[in-house]
Amino acid sequence: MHATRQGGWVAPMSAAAAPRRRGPRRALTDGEILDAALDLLDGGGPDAASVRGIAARVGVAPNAVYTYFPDKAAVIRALVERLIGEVDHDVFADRTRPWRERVEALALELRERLSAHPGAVALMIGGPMDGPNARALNERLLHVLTDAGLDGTQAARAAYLLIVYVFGSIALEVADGHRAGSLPPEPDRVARRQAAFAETPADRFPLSAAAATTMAGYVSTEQYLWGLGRVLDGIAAHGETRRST
Amino acid sequence: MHATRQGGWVAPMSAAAAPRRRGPRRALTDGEILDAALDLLDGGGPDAASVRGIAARVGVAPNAVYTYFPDKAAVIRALVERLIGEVDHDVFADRTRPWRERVEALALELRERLSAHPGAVALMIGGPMDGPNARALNERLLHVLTDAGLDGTQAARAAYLLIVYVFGSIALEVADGHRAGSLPPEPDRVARRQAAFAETPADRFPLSAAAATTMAGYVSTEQYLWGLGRVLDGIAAHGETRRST
DNA sequence: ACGCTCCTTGGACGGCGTACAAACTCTGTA
DNA sequence: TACAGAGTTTGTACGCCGTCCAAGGAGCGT
Repeated sequence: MHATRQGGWVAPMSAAAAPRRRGPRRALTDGEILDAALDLLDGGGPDAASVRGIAARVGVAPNAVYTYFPDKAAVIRALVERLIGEVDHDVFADRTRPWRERVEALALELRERLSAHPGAVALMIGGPMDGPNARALNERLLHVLTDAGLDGTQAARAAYLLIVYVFGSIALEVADGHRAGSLPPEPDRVARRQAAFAETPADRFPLSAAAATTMAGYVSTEQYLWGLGRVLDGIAAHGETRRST
Repeated sequence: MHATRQGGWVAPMSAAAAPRRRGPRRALTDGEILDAALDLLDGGGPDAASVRGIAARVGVAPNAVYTYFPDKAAVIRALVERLIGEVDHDVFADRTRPWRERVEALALELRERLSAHPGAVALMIGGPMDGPNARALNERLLHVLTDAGLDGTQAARAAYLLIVYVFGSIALEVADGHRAGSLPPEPDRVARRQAAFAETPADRFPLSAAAATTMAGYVSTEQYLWGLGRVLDGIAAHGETRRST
């Protein structure tokens, strides 16, 4: 009697619109648990978001959590789902705007949402994102691309490419520590990165050294948009090619 | 007395070309520890690559590992470095071949190496890849791009974009379970994925449903090369644009 | 032959995810 | 109104994990 399945997606266990359950009143809600998990995630990185930590934060025995979610993985999935659900669809739903603007808006919105919770990025790429909100977002992206004139196959491929780019970018940023808060305190993290940049052996890796100083000067959003621009160029060019042949 | 640093990169602790140490002979080498770690990683996913597991596999007490590496993170870093070091540079070092072919060769080679050890992908994006081998690989990529006529700034940006694409693709493939062995046994993983595809609610997400069936039919290498092609198109087009203006 | 250095080990600490059984609280029914 | 049973919460426990400490043993330099 653990969790109901629908389409491969394992939902939390709260009876949907419960008519009133049998036993004693539940002390918590799924949302409160996710709130606690997110707080811990933001405060101390993925490792801090432990079942015991969550339980302690909401003032409950560790095992009580397992009444709300079948296991820790389900908590993580639900949390990821919630974060994806916070993406504002209105920004890129407007079909009168150029499709590139719409995709850029989507990419920026997604990045902004995820950047608020860097620890969550590791959780997202730790498993498939196949919850309802993730599906809805994918659907929106496909809509934009078909609006741009791509057929079903091309839209599918382009959507996957864009997803790879967006999540890959953010994941690498977090991994490289460009984005603060990706890991627990570790106060000298920035210093270590700068040292790594500075001490790149310029004699052995001259191009890397030059590139490092170049990249270090970028506002990372700038590089993000540049890469996105190239990806969109490639998608657009491919459409033109196919149309002209 | 733990580990020597050089340029932000924390190397293993074995004295480089030791003239013969004082105490008793070391029972192991760094390499043997990494071998064991890799075996466990391949066999049981990232969780199986534990310090205790490694120690048991090489027939030694868990603590003995800490004589070779300062902590588990260092073992992981060294392992990632080794895997990156296995990439064959000769394939794309040939300056007579077109630059697109060379980048494609690099991308395919890297993917092949990482696909042999799916569990390692999560480890790579879990921290910065700033070891010597990673730097050398980056240097090679920059060479190819400058050979293609890009200036330093553009080469740096394009290289970062390509790195994002390659690692993002592989990471998402592993996360989605398209690549077997990414996690422990979990025997019905493939079945779950197929179920997720099949049970995509076609009424609520029609485009996603169509895309899912489309993507499911792809050999993933095909999609990988398609996306890479678009990225390269975008990079090439950008160069043309700048050159013509 | 001795002393010192270094490796290795047993044991322990605190933390993790989670299974089990008991205590308790409430609802539906008799 | 009383009771049965469903459902929540908790204490306890198991087997993992990464890592520290103190003790023991092995080998080189003197």
